[in-house]
Amino acid sequence: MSKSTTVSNSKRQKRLTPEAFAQAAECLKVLAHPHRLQMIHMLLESQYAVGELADACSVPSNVASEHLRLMQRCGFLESVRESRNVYYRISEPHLENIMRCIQDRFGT
Amino acid sequence: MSKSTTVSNSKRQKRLTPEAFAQAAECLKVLAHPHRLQMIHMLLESQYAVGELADACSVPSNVASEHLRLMQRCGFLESVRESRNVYYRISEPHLENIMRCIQDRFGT
DNA sequence: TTGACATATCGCGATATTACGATATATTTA
DNA sequence: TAAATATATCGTAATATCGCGATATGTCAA
Repeated sequence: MSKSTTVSNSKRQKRLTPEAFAQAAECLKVLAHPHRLQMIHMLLESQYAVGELADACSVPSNVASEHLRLMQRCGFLESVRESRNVYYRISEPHLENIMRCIQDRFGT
Repeated sequence: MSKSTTVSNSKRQKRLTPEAFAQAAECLKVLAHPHRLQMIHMLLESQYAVGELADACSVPSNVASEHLRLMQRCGFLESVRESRNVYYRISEPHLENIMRCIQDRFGT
């Protein structure tokens, strides 16, 4: 029944070094912004262009672009240009789990 | 088989409002610090006094105290004084899940 | 090529965060 | 009471973050 070799890493106990805490803190700092959270939440459902994310968050497109660049630089997102638009999507699989935790705590 | 009324909230789909994103961002901001992460990680195993947490993180006790106060103010921790020492412990159950996500991503 | 549209980048001022030293408070012991 | 220990608080300076306006880049259509 228990196929130990196919059990995901999430089931195994993992140590956290001081460097790991520092890396985690960096990533959490990127996550810790209302509009960036909203963008990630949207992007977990589908890909979106900068303008669409900007409108959804009610911020100018240059501000949205800066948020997206930040999230791309830390490996959360990737982007593809399609004619005039640039579409962003999730590239860090763990974001789904973290967002689930956030929904459990703050969702209504 | 499926006892729908006993299924925990974590299984149900939850909406996130702009206010929820703002609250979540505030909490993540508190989480987004290497020493605070390490303290929470320790406190998920046992309670500790300020000095113990300070030593573990290699910071002076007043700095540790400030971190702990911040985490207490946002509801993550609670404290009890025991003679000279003040012991802190986790008061926000969701921290365990979030820390598990962090361990999955950054643990070795 | 020119203009319109979408996105990206830069500089800057405002605000927030952080760690530190000094000091204050609380508790126990001499 | 006085000293020692543990924790908390305050002011401050260094640094980081944030949103904005201006400008640049890239793409398409007239």
